Amino acid sequence: MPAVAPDPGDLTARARIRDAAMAHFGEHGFDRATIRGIAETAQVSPGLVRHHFGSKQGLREACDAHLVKLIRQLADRTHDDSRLENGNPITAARTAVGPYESYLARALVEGAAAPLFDEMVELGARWLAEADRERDDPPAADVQVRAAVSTAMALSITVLHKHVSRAMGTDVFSTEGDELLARALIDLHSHPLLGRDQARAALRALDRRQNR
Amino acid sequence: MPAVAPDPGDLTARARIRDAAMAHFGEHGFDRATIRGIAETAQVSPGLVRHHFGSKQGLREACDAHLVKLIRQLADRTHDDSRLENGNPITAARTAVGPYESYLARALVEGAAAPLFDEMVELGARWLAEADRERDDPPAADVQVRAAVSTAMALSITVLHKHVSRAMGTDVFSTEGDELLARALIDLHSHPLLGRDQARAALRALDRRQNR
DNA sequence: CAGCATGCTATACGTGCGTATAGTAAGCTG
DNA sequence: CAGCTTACTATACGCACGTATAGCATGCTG
Repeated sequence: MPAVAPDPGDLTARARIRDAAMAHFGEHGFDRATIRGIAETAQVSPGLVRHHFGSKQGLREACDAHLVKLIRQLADRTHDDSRLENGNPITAARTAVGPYESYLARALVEGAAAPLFDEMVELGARWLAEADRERDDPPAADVQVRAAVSTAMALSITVLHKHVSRAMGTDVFSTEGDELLARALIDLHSHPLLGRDQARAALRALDRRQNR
Repeated sequence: MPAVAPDPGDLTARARIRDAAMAHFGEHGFDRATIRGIAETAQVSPGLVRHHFGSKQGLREACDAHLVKLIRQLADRTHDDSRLENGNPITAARTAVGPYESYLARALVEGAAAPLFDEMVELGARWLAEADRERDDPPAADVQVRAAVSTAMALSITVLHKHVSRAMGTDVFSTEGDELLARALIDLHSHPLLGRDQARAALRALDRRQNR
């Protein structure tokens, strides 16, 4: 069962090509992926790819657009769904992107998929703004900045999943790996690397550096 | 002044080619970068590149090896240097990799540079193990796993710097951006997203899911 | 039925790029 | 000086791939 219900008529050759492209781009990167290879996976002729998408670049843009659509749907759904036990909307998104994870990682790294990242930052900012209302001290940085940073950090597991898996000894995308990852994240997120006093000291050090 | 003193004879054509390659690979990625372009930047003939490095792949490996050497030097230095005010060895490494940052990002994402990542994880693991001795509760995950995850998270800023910069509104690699980033990191690292009780609840939820 | 758009294939073109080869000049060793 | 290695260039080969074109069914519309 796909993570998101396919559009009506989404089993057309056009859709097959798009899906094959997302798999190939994700696995090999945009440059190494070939139209011929994509066409073969989609079981169509290479010419048809061009017929539908105009060019390789056009194909990539269609993939991006499709992923953005998915993320939007996901965001809306998660927003309504207030009983998220994951606590964190970003990890929720991570798990839900599912089969397109490798494409997402590639797209982000290759500089494309900017609207997608921005969308996620926006989501994170709203969430942080809510959390800020519970705080007793003023945040040391703008919500937008903190959202950007933590979005990147959240995506890092996906983007570097290959390395993380190797270092962990388990594939992060397997159920077992997910388990380990969840525990590690909970631990890291509940044990600040910096104590309040250390943080204050660090901020003072920054101020000194700035006024110099 | 370079971040690390160049080896004697590091101004040879061979070294120039390597540096040019790191710049090109970093900027365009391995596939888009061309031997001809690299040779032009290094002001040598394309043939010389092959003469020295055998193949494009060999050139990449030489770049990786060079970066690993840099990181090792850096790690040793930081280890001796106990008066690190950054508090965190990873952020220290990040700033010090300096001009090779974009190459590092590309290499990691393209799946190469595995020993490099592992090296950083090892570094982080040692650091975390020290920090663990100060803790009163048992960590929820193995040191290795937590090290892998936090290394990835630390690298995410570098890897996704383009997106982070755009979302922040300032180039992360500029002095101003670095300032903002530092504040955001201090804030995020000193304010756990999860409280102790929330963390315990989340762990219990995980246990339940596992025993099902 | 004519006309035409749509979905699709087969084939061919052009080219940018990695690689291979041959050759030159300079320095070192006996 | 002969012989060899090292550093380097110029030129050419071959191929993989994006792109372009032409052609063929199918099905809709007037």
